[in-house]
Amino acid sequence: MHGADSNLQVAYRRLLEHYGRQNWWPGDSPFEVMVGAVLVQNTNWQNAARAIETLKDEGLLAPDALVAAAQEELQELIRPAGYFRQKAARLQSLARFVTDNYGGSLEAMFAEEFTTLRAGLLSINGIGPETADSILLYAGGLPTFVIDTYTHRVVKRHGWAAADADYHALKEHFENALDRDAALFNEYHALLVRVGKEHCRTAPRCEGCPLAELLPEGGPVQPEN
DNA sequence: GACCAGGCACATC
DNA sequence: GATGTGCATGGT
Repeated sequence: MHGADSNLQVAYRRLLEHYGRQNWWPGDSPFEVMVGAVLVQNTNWQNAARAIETLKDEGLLAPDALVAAAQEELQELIRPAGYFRQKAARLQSLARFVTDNYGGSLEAMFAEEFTTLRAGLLSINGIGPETADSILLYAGGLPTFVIDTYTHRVVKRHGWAAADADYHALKEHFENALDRDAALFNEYHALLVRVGKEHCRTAPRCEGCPLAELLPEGGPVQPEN
């Protein structure tokens, strides 16, 4: 890293000091993390976790087993996670991607050239940029920054990026400001979700937020978000 | 009984 | 290219 610390570096230190490590997605296996990335789409983690437990009990947290499962039975097993018809299809598409292209080996998959693998994941129906990056980072340990709705809110409140910055722009923004370190990206994303949840939605004027001192003059840029 | 949650694809203008 | 809508459950 070079020069003065960016806002993003200062914000990270404050968040980590205030909240401590979030220990996101330890998971029993990389594939469990991948399944979780799909199940948690627009869904409370608690609900996704229930579905993961059921799949684990049924022995379906493996690419081969998931491919072989009947889709209607899979739907019922993951019902608590919501969007269960879509997600059952998405999980099987993801599992099929691993078995068809990498012989079911996640080790082989994550050894793939990064850009090729990311494009491959994005080509799967139901895997968008956030889910793809979550898989690469949290299951594969690869240094790619995950952007989610909370990140959008936090960044735009602080004026750290243009109001119309999209997923890719925000991802580049973080990656350019930070060391390319998967453990850092992992923790930072989790901390942004934490602070976004606890403040951006419920406190329009950023009361009590650990990042309040980093706000621009005049307060939050987009408090309505 | 609203409103929300760690998105994404597809239709329509 | 931007904007709108369906998908679905469980907690507050």
